[in-house]
Amino acid sequence: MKRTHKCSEVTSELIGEEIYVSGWIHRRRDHGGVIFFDLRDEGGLVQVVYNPDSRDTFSLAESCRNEYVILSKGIVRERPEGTVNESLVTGRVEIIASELEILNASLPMPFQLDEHTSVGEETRLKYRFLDLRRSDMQENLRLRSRVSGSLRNFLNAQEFIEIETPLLTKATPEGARDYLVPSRTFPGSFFALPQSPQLFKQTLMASGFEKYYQFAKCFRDEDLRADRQPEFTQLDIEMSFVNSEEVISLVTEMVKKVFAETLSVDLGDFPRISYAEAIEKYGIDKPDLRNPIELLEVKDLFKSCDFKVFSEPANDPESRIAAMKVQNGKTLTRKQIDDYTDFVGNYGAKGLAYIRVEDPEKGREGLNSPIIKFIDDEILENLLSTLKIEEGDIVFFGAGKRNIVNDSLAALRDLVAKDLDLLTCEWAPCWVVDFPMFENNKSGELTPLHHPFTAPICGIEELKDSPLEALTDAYDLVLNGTELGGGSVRIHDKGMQQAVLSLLKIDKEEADEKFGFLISALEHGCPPHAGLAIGFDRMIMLMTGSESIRDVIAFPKTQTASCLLTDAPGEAAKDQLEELHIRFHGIDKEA
RNA sequence: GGACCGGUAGUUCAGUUUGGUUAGAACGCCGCCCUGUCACGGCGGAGGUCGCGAGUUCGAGUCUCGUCCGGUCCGCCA
Repeated sequence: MKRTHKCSEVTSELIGEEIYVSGWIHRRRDHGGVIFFDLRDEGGLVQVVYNPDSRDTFSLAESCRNEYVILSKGIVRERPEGTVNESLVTGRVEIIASELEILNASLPMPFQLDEHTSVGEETRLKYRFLDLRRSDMQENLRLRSRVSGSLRNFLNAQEFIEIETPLLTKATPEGARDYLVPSRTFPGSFFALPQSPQLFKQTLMASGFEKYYQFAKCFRDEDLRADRQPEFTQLDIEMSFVNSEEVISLVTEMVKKVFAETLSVDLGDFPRISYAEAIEKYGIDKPDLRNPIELLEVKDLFKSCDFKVFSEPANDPESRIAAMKVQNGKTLTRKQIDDYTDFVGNYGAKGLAYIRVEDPEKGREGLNSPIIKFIDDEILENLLSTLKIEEGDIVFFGAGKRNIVNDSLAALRDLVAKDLDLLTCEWAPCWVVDFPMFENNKSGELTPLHHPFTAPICGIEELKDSPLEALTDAYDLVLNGTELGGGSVRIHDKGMQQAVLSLLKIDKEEADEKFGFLISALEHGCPPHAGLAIGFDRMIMLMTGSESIRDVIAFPKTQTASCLLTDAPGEAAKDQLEELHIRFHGIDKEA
């Protein structure tokens, strides 16, 4: 091509030179006797000027429209006095065009590409190729690439090697629903797309690759959210002969370095907090530490209270009563508090008790609350001194089943901080550690909190005796209330692995069928190993300040997991289905 | 599986509460004018299956029911 310079390279050093530039007509300003184009390529904008002096070129310029792709020749010159545009890198110069070639015309845009117009999700996704021309999306995907490059550089420098693992693989008994791919050669059998490369990366440790990483595509057929797509990318890492400390310190260094390199952000220290402490103080295992609000357990104060809403949970071992003090919460209106009550209702809370502190000196008289009339003086006094209330505070209470109180107050904590603009800093990373090995699910069965290959801290006998007490060598990296990644020391001992599987009621036969290769690897000299996976899309969301994961993925799916650009998923041809031995039942499909 | 918000011109929205003449605005688009603009400006114009389908009514963008699409959340996501 004839292009000699990128638009952004056209600066004062080129004054007097004749150059070729190519790009899209970002905006045109036709003054009748003079025409300006803002010409855009991937680096930026430059102004090209068309005068009637060169007749043919000028009339061609008159016919151009926005988003035409052109090539123009011209001489760079300093802009006349008073016409400099300081907001452009190239704003001190302009190109006086002598030639113009239309490389490709364009239909009018279905929506405007400038940053001043908002566009609906449906239109953006249908014309994704145009949406991606917009500067926000350009910047997001460019940052994404810089970040993955920086991560690769870091890991390569530490002598990690990148290994790809299969996408056509086998369903495993883990959490999410699988995406299945029918096998042509084995009628009635299916591949599953991986939910993560977990089993493969452990197997690679048994193979003697001591430091592995991969940008791995993962697939989970579950309902979507603003931060969840059915296919997403993990930075998957695994190491042999390391303990959790070594993984944590390596990943801390890596994440700090990436933020410094790509955003010039110093993330500071990564404090550690135990799972138990996180739940107690924040109601959640991924607390946003930018938020100064904490929960306080006040269950013990209400054991002998007459107020049933509090006394019942106070005497139930599976319940908690948490107080959430919000300094200067007095600015919250009655309407907002009502909205908060509805809001916690989403999480199963039956109500939201509160106390507004008008004047702490006046005791009961200085409080405004629908509940204190049910609380006698002694308990109230204890409560107030425990909470260390001050004038203007508002205290919310959650009382009931532990999960409901935790879920609802954790969500309320975020919402209140947002409404009152309470966040104390821009970035707050932390490691959450000491996770329990198991929890009881709704049917009262043991399920792993992390996954069944996570090593417990205790021995086999202890684990069997009191599985719910057992802690693991697992760690989650949390940034601003988002779980960025998580990992653990893995079980490398066959006996322990069998003990865990038997507690999970997975018998030998099932284990062999589902992941016999991993068990076999453990039996053939598998080194101790540990690792972690980072949710790469979420990391980019945080780094770009995006509200939706769709804004950091080039071609994302809608909430119903369809693609508006390609119209996927689509129907399969009859002969394809026949080859795959698939027939439909119960849905109306033309065969 | 459930709750909520939205769907009106190419785009973003108003109009729906209280049914009533020809459904508006901005930007974009088209035409004309304009030699220093930079989200240029001026004048004029075109552009609508009010998501779709039933129903109520003399009459539906507006009310009712169903349905589809987009979004946020709960469940789900080890």
